[in-house]
Amino acid sequence: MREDNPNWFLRWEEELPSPEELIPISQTLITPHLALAFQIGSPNHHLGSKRTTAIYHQKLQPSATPTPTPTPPPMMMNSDFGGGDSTDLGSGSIGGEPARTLKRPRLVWTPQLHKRFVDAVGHLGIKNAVPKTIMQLMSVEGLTRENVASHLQKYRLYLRRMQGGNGNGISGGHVIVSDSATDRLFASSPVPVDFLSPEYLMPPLQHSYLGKHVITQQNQVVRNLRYEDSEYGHGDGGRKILKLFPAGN
DNA sequence: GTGTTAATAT
DNA sequence: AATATTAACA
Repeated sequence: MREDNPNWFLRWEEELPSPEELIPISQTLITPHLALAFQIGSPNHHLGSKRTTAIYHQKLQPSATPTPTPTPPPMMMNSDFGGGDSTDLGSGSIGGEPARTLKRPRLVWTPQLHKRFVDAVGHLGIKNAVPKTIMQLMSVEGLTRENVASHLQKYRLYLRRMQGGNGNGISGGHVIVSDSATDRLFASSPVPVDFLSPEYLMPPLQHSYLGKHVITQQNQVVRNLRYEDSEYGHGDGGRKILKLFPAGN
């Protein structure tokens, strides 16, 4: 969907926030160091007990699930999720003095932000979808490589959980019942096809574990660790499952 | 320095 | 529970 469209990044740009969307930061204007030097407390209070402050833009999040939303957001202008898509996380940089010393508040992965993430991943493909490049393509101010890496890690775990053993436990049915807020977040954006590749989802196991013995959590020795075709191996690429063969065999 | 994973911390 | 951070390794 992207290879043939040389203007994909134009559409990308269109997703950028309108000027009036780019705002509401409540952020410390001076670095902690400066604040200390001038004996200035928190801008809000000079109560140093807990950390007040530094709030990321935190808009109301429209529910991304079929769950009925009690308070439907009035603003929804395209087919995507309604509400705001700000690409500014509020870095706290004012007039060129970066707040790199400033500990950023923890990032909240809104469905919109996650969509950006997924889109970026989709555009980059498996090879290039690494934290740094993903972060760059997302072009979200204040987003760090660590933010992306952490999210990517969880996203991959989610995908693996989906492919293999049907994360839930309902082995009989093919119903993938993923719950938990995280799963719903991940489910809120379609997974780029590349990431469905068994090759990718599969841990390499290249550490010469293959064929050798390994100790399980129950301290049982197993060997001949290898992948096998799932009995459901079908046209979709033939899923593989990891099998452990007890040492006795 | 970068990426991945697992473990652990907040 | 969600995200960050760290350790170990490639």
